[in-house]
Amino acid sequence: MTTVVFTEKNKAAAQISTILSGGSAKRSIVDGVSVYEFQRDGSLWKIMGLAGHIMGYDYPEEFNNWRDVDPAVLLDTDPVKQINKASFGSAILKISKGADLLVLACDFDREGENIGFEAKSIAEKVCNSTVKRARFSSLSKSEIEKAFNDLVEPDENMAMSAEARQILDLKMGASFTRFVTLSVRERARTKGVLSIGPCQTPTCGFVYERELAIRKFDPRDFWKIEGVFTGKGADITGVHRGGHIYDKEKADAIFKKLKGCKTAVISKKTVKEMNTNPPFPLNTNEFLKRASKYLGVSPDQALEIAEQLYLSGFTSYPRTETNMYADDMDFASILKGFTKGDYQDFALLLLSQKAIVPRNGKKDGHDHPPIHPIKAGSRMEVERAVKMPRAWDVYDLIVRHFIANLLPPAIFEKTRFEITMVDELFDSTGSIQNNAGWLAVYPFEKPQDKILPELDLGEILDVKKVTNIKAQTTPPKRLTEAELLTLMDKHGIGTKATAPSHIETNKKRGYFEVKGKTIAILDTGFTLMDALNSSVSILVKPDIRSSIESLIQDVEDGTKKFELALEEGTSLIKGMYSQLLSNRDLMVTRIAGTITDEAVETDKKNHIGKCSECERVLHIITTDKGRFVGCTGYPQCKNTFPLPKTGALAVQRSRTCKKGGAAVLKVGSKYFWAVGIGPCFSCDMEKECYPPEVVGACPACDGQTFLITTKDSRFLGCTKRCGHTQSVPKNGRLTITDKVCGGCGWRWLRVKEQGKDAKEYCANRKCEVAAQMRSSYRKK
DNA sequence: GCAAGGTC
Repeated sequence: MTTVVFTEKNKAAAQISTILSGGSAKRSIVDGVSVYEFQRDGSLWKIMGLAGHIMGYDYPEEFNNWRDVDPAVLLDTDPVKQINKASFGSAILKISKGADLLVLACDFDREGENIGFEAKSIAEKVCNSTVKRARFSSLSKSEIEKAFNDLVEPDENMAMSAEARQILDLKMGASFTRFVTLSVRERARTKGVLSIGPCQTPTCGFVYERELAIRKFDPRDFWKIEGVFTGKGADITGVHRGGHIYDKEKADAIFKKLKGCKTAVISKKTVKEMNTNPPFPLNTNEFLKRASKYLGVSPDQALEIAEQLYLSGFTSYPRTETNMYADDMDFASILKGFTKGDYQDFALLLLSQKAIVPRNGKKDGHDHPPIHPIKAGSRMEVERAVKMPRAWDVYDLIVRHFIANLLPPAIFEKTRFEITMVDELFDSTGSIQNNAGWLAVYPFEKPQDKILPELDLGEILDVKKVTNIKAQTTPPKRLTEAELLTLMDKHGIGTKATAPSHIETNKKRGYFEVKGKTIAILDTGFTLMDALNSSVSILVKPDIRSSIESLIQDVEDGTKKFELALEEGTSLIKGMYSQLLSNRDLMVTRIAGTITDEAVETDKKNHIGKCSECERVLHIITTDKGRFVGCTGYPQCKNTFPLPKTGALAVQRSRTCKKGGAAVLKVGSKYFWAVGIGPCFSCDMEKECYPPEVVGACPACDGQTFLITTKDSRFLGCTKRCGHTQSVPKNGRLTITDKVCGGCGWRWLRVKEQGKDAKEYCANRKCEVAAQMRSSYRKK
């Protein structure tokens, strides 16, 4: 009798083999895939680990040419499932031949069930055996043995629900992406793909919604009354209990009443001890959020580093929903590794305790334990094993979080004074950390102590100052990556393993970018979301994911047939598609416009600036007949300006025309030209715009020395034309710096020749400092 | 060249 077992990954196969064989399993390689073999209960067992999905859906070959196939056709075409990891396919065939029992032992979730069925569908080509399912939530000995002693039936509904998701995701993604991309390409020159998907689009939608809120925000004035009081020689600031007062008259009335008042009294005093609990153990989502918030490491990068740390044996498996430890978790043996080095004080403290108790969360994904260190490593060891920037920081975060979770709460003493002035109340609060607890090992969250003076109830205070401050409400802030991950998690967008990839997709498509820790939407992303929002608003919201999710949940529950769910899902997508189709023109015009504008703006050589007649962009257009400045809004916008016929044009970014020209261009090396106005030398404001570049007082008269640039030379001359001249270096770019020479009071020159370091020295050749500097450069 | 989901 032969039993063949499939697990989701090699690690599980190895672990399960060890448990079921009592350590006697032998590993062999079949087509590059590890297989563990052993005898058990008089039967031969072969256990093979897959690599997640080994099959995937795609459209048949003849649908691959975007231009030949109407995207709508994809909605009526069924994609086909194919093996996309060939070595696994052939290995399954080899080991399954003649098997008497197949056991699917992938992760106990929807995708796991589906992955098991992928292996089953391949194996069944060469054997006709019973198929069973082993269900376990952890790789512990007791659970694995129990699962293999109580094999159950595979859950076809569960597997098929994942199947439905794959098909619907692909149908929607492929048809919408092709439709939008091809439509926009009719009007804008771009090679880029404008993708749409049930996870990536709502992810961008969150960023878009926040951007809308920021743009729509209308600031409101408010007034805030504050008092500064003195008691026992110390100052104490109180804020009027009215907080933000939006009514100016009301604020003025209170302020007027308090004016001239000399004393106030402490009318209430409370001192409370407050605990701040340590954080829950890290699941993937929480880990990614904290890596972004504390370290500024992107979720994508953080997951990759955690993966490498895991493969190097430093930390546990990084993809888990669970934020609570199992009862038999052995904290002590992990902590023993940390009794030397950076964390030794904390490790020793915990090991000296009778019991080590984590502060557990409530999420149990029945998958893997929370992310925690497996072995201790020094910075050098970690960096040698994981060659990625910030690897150590990520490891340090995981270790500190692990230890923090086991330490006692931080204790604060929070003091609150109520101060009464006439009959108006002010509040003042402060807190002092009495016991750092877990915060001692967790420098990422450092609460600030605010110490209040020791005052008693009934104490009379002198009023030092009362202010009525006008302020304005501030717009909402841009989302951080950590906040975006929270939103995605809350709305069920993506999974623990895929959330970072949806963020990456949006970055790659040029929909948004990350600036520091916050996410800024880009024009393409905003216009696309805006267009979708006004035609198929469900796409921009998390609803699209949840409506597909509820369909496939019904399949999993057995309340809806797979075929019916596909049909309903497809018609849902078709409905959205036709809405998109009916808004095509508007959508295309707007997106194509934005893409053109963006392309023009990044074409620095020809980009002039914003159009004065419309919302679009001016740029230099060169045709075989000549050149001129035109607008991207053409033909609706006919705003144009002439340009000189000859001479190389260079847009002067730092110069603006005082007469209101659209931009200033340098023509050849000869003269300047203001777009819309004409050559600067014919302008009556030329002297103001191009004042002489003075370097210092003329040594021969009371004039000033300035830089004179002609067609073929440059030198220093006098503003009073007294005849005094000096030479300047012939080669290189010359700038007059702000630096003033200590020797003669002239300005310093900066000379930068191509391929050489810039030199800086005093402009005055007769100055001693300059002579010294020049000779020192020569020596070099 | 399109999606999202596993894992390496």
